[in-house]
Amino acid sequence: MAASGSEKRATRAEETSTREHLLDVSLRAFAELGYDGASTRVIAARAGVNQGLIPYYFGTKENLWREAVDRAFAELRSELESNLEEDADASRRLERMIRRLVRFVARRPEFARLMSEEGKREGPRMRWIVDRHVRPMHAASLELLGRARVESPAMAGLDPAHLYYILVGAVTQLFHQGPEFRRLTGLDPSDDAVIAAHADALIQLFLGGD
Amino acid sequence: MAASGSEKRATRAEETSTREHLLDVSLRAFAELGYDGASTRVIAARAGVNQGLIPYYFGTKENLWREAVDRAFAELRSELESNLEEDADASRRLERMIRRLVRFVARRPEFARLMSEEGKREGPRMRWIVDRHVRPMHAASLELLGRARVESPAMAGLDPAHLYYILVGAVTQLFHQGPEFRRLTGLDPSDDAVIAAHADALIQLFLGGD
DNA sequence: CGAGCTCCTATTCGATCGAATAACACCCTC
DNA sequence: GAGGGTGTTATTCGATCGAATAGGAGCTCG
Repeated sequence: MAASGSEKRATRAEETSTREHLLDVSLRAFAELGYDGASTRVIAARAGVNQGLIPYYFGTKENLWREAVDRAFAELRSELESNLEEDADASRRLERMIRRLVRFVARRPEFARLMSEEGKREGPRMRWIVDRHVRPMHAASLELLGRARVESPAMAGLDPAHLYYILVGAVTQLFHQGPEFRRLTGLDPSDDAVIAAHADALIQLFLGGD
Repeated sequence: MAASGSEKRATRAEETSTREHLLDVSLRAFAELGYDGASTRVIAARAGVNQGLIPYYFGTKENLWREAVDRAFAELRSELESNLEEDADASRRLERMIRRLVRFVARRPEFARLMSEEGKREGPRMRWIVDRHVRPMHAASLELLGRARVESPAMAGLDPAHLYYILVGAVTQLFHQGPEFRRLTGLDPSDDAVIAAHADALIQLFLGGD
């Protein structure tokens, strides 16, 4: 691209590699624009690299998407797995998980956007992401929800399968719809006060005032 | 298109007009595939008409999108406005609204998909849809939520602004992610039993066991 | 019958898509 | 200092995009 050529990105290594940087930019682009809408040219331009580097590093756009999704789920898992301390009761663990989830989705709304982008239609990408990533997390969530449910009066008797979708939707909607929320309310969905208030509201609703 | 030419769509009128049929097909296509992903050729093919009819009837794809969205919101309003009977208390009105919302979203998941498609990114379509359609419904919802909140212990003290996004996400997520839900659970998101169970769970969670 | 509509089709345009290709700049090793 | 990799660029391909265009089919009304 014209005007460039000045600095050479310092030979190698250096901060994050071009490849990693492409994965980072790709996730946001796929989430914001959809799989088809995120052209390799736009991704390359946002990353400040040449479009030809995408076939070079990833072969196909499909492979780029898969690697970006793998990275995103790895980040989510590392965010949540510190919740595995079994010392506390299920309610406390669910409360901690909700707080972590809210913070994660607020920090990386592209994650929720990508999941909704792919989960809303049949197709090989939906099946891949569900079988590879969603199902294990779903199973773990059902187990936690099932145990927290018997402790909390607010959730007593509710089907964990429905509770799962209710909770995920309740946690993510505000941040998924960040631009809409900002225009509608004038508030900033990445503001710490908004994030904390949302987590507090969710915890009171799902776990009552205990 | 070859093979056709046999029946002529009975000159005029007849069932729904081509124009109305295009609006119907368009809403689903835009919701499922996104604005860019839903090409006018795909829309025309699904509607069984020639692609040239879209510029003919609507001028631009943008206009087609706007008319389809207007129609969708008109349908939602007509679904909900029979909830205006002021006789009952706010809790009962909220309960009825939740049931209607769940049924509507289950029947027309494309509505929730289109809203999330457009609400997740800045742009003229997001601003148009928020200013024209979302803001009035948001204001009415806040008013109802604010009044139901003082009657229900489950929602007491919760900020209506957060409650709104929590409720919308909790209502829509399962149906918005219909294909994912089906693959994950083996259940059918359009099954009446699933729909009723989801509404029951939401009402218990938001309105307690009263 | 024929002029003038409305509804619709076939074809075409420039732009943009993902991917393949050839060549180039720089590094490391011998 | 010659050779081979690796990271990168510019160019190109066929396909598909939204929209414009020209014209045809069938109706109505004179």
